[in-house]
Amino acid sequence: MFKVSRKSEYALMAIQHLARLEPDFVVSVADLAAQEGIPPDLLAKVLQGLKKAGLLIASKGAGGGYRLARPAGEIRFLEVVRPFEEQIGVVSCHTRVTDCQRTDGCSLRDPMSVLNAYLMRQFEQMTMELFISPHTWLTTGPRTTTPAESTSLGRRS
Amino acid sequence: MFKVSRKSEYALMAIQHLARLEPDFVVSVADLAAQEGIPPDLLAKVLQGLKKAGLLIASKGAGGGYRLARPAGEIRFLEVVRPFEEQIGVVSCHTRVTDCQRTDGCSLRDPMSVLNAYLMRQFEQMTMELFISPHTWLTTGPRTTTPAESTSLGRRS
DNA sequence: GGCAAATCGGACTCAATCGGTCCGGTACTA
DNA sequence: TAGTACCGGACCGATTGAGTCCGATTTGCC
Repeated sequence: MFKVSRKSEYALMAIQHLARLEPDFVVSVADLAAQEGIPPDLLAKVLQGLKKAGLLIASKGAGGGYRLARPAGEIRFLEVVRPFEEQIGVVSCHTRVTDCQRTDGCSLRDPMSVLNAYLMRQFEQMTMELFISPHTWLTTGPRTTTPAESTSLGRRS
Repeated sequence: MFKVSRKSEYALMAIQHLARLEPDFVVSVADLAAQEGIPPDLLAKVLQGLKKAGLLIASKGAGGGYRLARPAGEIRFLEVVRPFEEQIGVVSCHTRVTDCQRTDGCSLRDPMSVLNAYLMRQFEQMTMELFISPHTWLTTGPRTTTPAESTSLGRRS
């Protein structure tokens, strides 16, 4: 349980990578894949999904690539992961009603929905700031700003 | 993400069912499977797993079956689920070190371990009482005792 | 204008996992 | 002693997931 798909992991890595660059830097799929050690074709699919979700902005053509649509502090963990997780819920009752064809209603639904709601509440507040400065999280709460480190590669758009 | 395996669902249903009986009632696999609408052979495997985990006590032979090893309030959610979830963790770094063969260490490990620890802390305190009286949970916290309802079938051992 | 760089998006394969079944063996009780 | 019920391994089919391939389209640059 809990495990996210590999695509979600790649998505988190990509957002983390882009967040560490200056805001208007653009990175191509090939570059990002090489630096993070991710299969390029697969990463391409992931970034497309993130773009559709409104988290990334793509520039096509030569010199193009991806950049963050907004700062990491305004991107929620669930937003990054949701495009690649078909069902976000503890038990099959919630996501696929057809699975639970018990006449009187599944006896797990009520307690599980309580649990689900509790977990979601936790995740709602969690932004990608955790992935930039993990050690200060939980104690200080979500930080408002991050000093952008311009270490990795990238081109200014 | 979050989703537990079908076996885990069956395990939760079984514990829930047994918890609603009086403590010394014994229910056979066939009876429990029929009442909960679970494939008997599969439920048999699940109950074996729960017994190995020390949550159930089995009596073999005629008139035998399963009963809880201790009251529901002393059974944690993670105990019920763990035998059927090979990996309990958000990202593959934690459970299978071999998966993450990045030289400099996966950049997700640190933030994810923070997240993992946080989630585990929440689950540690959660007992199966939630599945007996879900609505009072979270507001009142884990209850200490439950009035056992002797509605379902079962034999006194 | 033409070429190269780069995103787009569908189709496809391969392997692993999961849900479920089957069956022989063993222990216990009436 | 016979029937009941747990024990446990082998097996199978469907689904899902990771990853690949390839063509189409858009855009920047010489």
